[in-house]
Amino acid sequence: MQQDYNPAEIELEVQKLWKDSTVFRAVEDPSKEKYYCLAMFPYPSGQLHMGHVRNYTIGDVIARFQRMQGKNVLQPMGWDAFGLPAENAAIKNKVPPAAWTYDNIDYMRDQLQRLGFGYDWDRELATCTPEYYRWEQWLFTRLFKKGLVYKKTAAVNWCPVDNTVLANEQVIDGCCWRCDAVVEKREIPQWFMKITEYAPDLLKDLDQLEGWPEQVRTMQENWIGRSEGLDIQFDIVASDESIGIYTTRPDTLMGVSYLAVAAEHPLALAAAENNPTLMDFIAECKQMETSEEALETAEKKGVDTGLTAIHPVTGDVVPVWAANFVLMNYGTGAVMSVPAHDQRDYEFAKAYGLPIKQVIEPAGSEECDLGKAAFTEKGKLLNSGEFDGLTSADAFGAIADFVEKNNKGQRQVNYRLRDWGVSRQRYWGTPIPIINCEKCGSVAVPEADLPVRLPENVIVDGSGSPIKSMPEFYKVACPTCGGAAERETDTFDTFFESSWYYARFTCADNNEAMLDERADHWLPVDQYIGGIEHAVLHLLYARFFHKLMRDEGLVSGDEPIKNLLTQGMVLKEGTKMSKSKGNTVDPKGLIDQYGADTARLFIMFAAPPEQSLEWSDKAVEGASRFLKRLWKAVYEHVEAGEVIALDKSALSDEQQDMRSKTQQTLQKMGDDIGRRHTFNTAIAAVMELMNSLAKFEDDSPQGKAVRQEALEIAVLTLSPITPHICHVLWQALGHNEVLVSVSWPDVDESALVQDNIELMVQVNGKLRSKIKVAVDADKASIEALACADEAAQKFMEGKTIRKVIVVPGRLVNIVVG
RNA sequence: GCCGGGAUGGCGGAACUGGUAGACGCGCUGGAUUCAAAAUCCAGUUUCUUCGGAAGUGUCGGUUCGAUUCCGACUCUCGGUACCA
Repeated sequence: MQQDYNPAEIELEVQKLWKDSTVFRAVEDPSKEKYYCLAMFPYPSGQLHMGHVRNYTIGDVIARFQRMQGKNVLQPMGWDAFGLPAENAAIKNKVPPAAWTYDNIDYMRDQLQRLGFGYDWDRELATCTPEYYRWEQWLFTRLFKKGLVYKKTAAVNWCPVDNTVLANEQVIDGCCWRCDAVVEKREIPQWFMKITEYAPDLLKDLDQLEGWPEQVRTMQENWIGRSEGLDIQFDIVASDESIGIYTTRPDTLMGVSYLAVAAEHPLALAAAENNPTLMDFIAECKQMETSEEALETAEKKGVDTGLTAIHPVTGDVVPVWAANFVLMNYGTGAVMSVPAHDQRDYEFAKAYGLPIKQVIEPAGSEECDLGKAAFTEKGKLLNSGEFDGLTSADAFGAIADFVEKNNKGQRQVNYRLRDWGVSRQRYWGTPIPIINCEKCGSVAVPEADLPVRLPENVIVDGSGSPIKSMPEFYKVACPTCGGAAERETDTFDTFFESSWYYARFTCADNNEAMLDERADHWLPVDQYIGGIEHAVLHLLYARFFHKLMRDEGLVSGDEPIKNLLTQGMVLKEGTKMSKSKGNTVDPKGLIDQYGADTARLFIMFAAPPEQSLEWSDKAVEGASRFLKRLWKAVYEHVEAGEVIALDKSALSDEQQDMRSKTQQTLQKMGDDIGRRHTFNTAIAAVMELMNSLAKFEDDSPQGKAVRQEALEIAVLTLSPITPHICHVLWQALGHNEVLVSVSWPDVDESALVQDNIELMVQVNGKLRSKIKVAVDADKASIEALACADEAAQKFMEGKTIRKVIVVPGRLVNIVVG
């Protein structure tokens, strides 16, 4: 064994051994319990960042730990390779997105290998290859025929100067990020997936996801947003038209003082023809951003359309306003407004002098002052004619019955979730496999013609997608009538690719089918690890895709992911590491200087996985120092010569204590890594063990045997985290087999039993003393011992004992007064 | 705005089920070693203190024998908000 720890040398050697022996190749084996461990695949942006290092280290630790538990582990890796940054890089560097992406993948693959992650590289995939995306094109055409996809117009951000569609991210304060022109909303035809049809399923099956963090399930539940309410029709005065609205508060129906419609609502557009003020307002609304955040935080504005509507119950006439806070794409594009009982309506009514009519009064002692704010609680009805006196709950039914009987509306379950718009007007994505024919309409590309390949040798200059000006791409014959037709030139949202890659990893080499029987062997994913930022969108789309694939007979099972771990961000100086802030730390420098094991150890030690992690150069040195100490401890032990077998019956008290510490550590490591995923406390436990061992200066034959055991446990339990150094140390400790094939050791329970334990003694809840008692002492004797304790008695002088609380194994609290 | 998190020494964090607040690491202080330094090793390290103790987990209030942990109100901060991934 070498005297000094030389990470660069041993890590490359051990990595070569793993590669040559193909230990991480996953082969289906029905005789072993399977374990599918998946970390969210990266976007190949150029180089790994610390967030990746953290994500993939967590995954690798769990995978290696499960392997030691005897599981047949699948841990794959691939590339989420389509996306916007490739186009931006293409414009900047004049390199085609494909070339840029493949170069990045090559570089980043090397980085991952240098970190020693145990991936099955045979299953590697990149979503930008036709071998991958052809299958989502294929699935899309099946869903098209099933009626689960459809086309409708929807708004996009349009930069009138660059003549291009902008992502929300590229709109800064309502202006284009590159040319600063004011961005407009533009309505264009786009493809949608009917995710709302699966909303009840997506909601219900959240109950199955016991291995998911509660917060993620709650966020998804709120995002889906099931509500029960009433669809109601308001007829327009002097017209055949009517406005449909949806409300979850029918009890407030008598308090409606106006209706609000979206600026792009057909009735508003028609009314604007001879109303210049309304026309100006509609034009102004065109310059709003499309994001919900911008919409909700913008000042609420509106204009009277001049139209009026008839209240379906009272027959009263109410005005119709056009308002900037009503979304045309959401629901019916119209809402009823009850200023007395909705805060947003209240503020709008105050600003525009609209009436505020109270129809609900508090049923209890809640505060209600309509001079200050709306009363939004439920209560009792008033000013509501025949419904007066009903509770909000009873009024819901009564008013629903009334409206239904009079054919003015019906009960309705609604979801906040909207259908998924999958069209993108970008180049670097999966071509949507549809052909538009003047005669036949939208026609799916026949299966035999798939994949629709994306031309890769192109120039991207920021003036829109190059395939939109490539006749050789879009000019085709209609598959149905054979006439001249045009291919769809939009591409899929990149969430499309990431929604099913977890399944494709199980059979990435199948060129005949999207998935095969191996999908059912490996799925569901036993552990998925990724950033909390994906809590709703990516994870909801993946769940949706799984149900789509299930209903196509491609997978069985309702849910794709059994256990989810959401990791926090990596920060420096309290903020997210980013290029623009110039506070990034390149993993390359870290590995070159300290090695992969130190990088892995630091990042797992600095914080528990769910929390954000503060970067610290000094703490990295600390991690490196610990590994040097570990190396030295093994070196000195090995140099001290032969070790005899441990004889448990012949140990001194100190030797027993050391053994006890070793076994406690083993137990804690298994629990911390396997169940709690608190790798930071696991590492702290090994550090404690090593600190104890440093103080254990017993060179007798049995002392050396005890030390041998402690070092073996330290090396084995640390090996999922720092696998390279542990591999070498394990062999130095006299073992011939390779560490990756060694099982997790069993705890020797007999070493954990204690005769005496220490109890805290409190007086009135404050710690005053400690007593030693037998582990099986009864309550009465513990009470007596505590009350007789000298230090405790000082605080009891002149007072009477009111109560004594004994918490077994923990403390005694004497309450005096 | 809305939905979901977070806040504990000088710093990262620990305290798992309401029961010893500050494990482990970093930093700092003192010592050993060294011609000297680096590295390494040992000891100490929440604050205040009349050395008896007292205070202390973002703020204010509550429940309890006992609250970092449970409840209510708030402040700041982070993630998401449907075209960043």
